[in-house]
Amino acid sequence: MLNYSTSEENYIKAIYHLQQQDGNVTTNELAAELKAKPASITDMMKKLKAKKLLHYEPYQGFSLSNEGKKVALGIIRRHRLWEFFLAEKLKFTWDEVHEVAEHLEHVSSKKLIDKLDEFLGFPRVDPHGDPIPDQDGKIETSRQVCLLDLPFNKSAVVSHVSDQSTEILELLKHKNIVIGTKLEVKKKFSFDNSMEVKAGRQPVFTISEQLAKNIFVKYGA
Amino acid sequence: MLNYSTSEENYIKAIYHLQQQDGNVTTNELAAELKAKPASITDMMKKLKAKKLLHYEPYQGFSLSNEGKKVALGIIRRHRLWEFFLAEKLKFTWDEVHEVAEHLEHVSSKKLIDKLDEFLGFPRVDPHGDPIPDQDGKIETSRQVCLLDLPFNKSAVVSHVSDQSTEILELLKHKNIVIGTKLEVKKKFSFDNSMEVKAGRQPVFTISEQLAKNIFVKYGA
DNA sequence: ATAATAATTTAGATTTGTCTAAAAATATTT
DNA sequence: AAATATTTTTAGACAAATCTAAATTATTAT
Ligand SMILES: [Mn+2]
Ligand SMILES: [Mn+2]
Ligand SMILES: [Mn+2]
Ligand SMILES: [Mn+2]
Repeated sequence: MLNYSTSEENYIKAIYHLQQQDGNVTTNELAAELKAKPASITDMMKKLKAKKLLHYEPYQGFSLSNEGKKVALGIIRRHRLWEFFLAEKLKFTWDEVHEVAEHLEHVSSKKLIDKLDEFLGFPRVDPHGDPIPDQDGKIETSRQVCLLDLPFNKSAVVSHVSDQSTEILELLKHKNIVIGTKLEVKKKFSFDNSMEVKAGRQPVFTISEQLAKNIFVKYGA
Repeated sequence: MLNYSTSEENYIKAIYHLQQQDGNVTTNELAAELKAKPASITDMMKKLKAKKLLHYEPYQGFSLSNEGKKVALGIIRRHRLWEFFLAEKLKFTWDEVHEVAEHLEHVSSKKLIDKLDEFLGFPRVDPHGDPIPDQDGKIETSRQVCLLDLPFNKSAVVSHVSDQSTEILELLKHKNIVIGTKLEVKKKFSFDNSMEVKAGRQPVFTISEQLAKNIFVKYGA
């Protein structure tokens, strides 16, 4: 596996995430994601196409090739392992890990990452509940569902939070919700889509639509 | 404290190390150290001078300003803490740590490094016995002496090895010498400057001039 | 089917970091 | 003190990554 520049890696990773939704990614989408100008995106797409990391025809959008996906999963592996390290070992809070991991992910020594993985005890998910790819780039596609869609009285475990801001962390902390918290939906109100939720033996409490939208859960655990 | 590019940091660190010997550093010296062409050095010296990180007059060589030294010590702190982490926590061997630390040192989050320091238990020296600067850039200037100059029957502790190659590590491993090993010089031979040394309760063994040149020791411990 | 609008690409410029080759300054040798 | 050799700097080029402004292509609305 060749080595890619920090810039190339950031582009590849961003495309990977965007194409999880739509399949095909557009110039403007990627420009927005990377806070770059569309012209810069086109330039880089030509380079990545030449390196066979993606499929791209002018005006047609683009998507990663198999090789490109493999590269992306390598970067994501490094990113999430470092996030886990920062949270678990260095006691970073949840909202602090991402920015630092954004830099650490580009140190691409395979030995470093595999030994780090071992040192951490081969964690399966990062502090946001996102699965960590293994050495071969295999990644758990966990069957998770948005809290908004969880049926009443079905016990489920918080597995992922989409938003990674300090603000959502503050709110989740206040409500005692972390990755792994067991929840049941007790009531939903169609007026504002708010819901009442029970977690462990805490008294029932209310969650707004905006918050529920960002919480994902897994059944049975 | 501003942020500097990876390139700038590598230059600053190299100057710091070179000026430990001579005080003043020349263009060719630095070019050799960094495996770059002299013209590239001159270019960068102009930039670093403009940023007030060094004293430089054309044809006169250069040396770090106080600000430059502070920056250098920050880089060295990061480098050596990562080396310690790699050796201690990830079980890297001695000769493997340097290359990876060469990249990790450029991730310059103060919080990351201070928390790493704490996590590691505030180590004082890296795996090569080099002192690790503290948060304020304070660094232990250990009174160490080359094994070549250690008087007979004076007990001393190995505190530093200059060479960091796999080859010297192999030899030191064979002779059971690590940082912290207690030694006494028993005999020296002027023919080849080899010496006989006693370490702990091992039988006396021989060390070549080339090896002794790279071993530094501290008295009394 | 045009016309207007939006998205994308191209052309050309800029910054950073590097290089080669030539010129200039300094140091060494005769 | 000249001549020679070495060191250092300058001039000009190049690749990577970005940008702005203009041109082109595609989409949407009339
Ligand atoms: Mn990144
Ligand atoms: Mn994450
Ligand atoms: Mn480095
Ligand atoms: Mn070291």
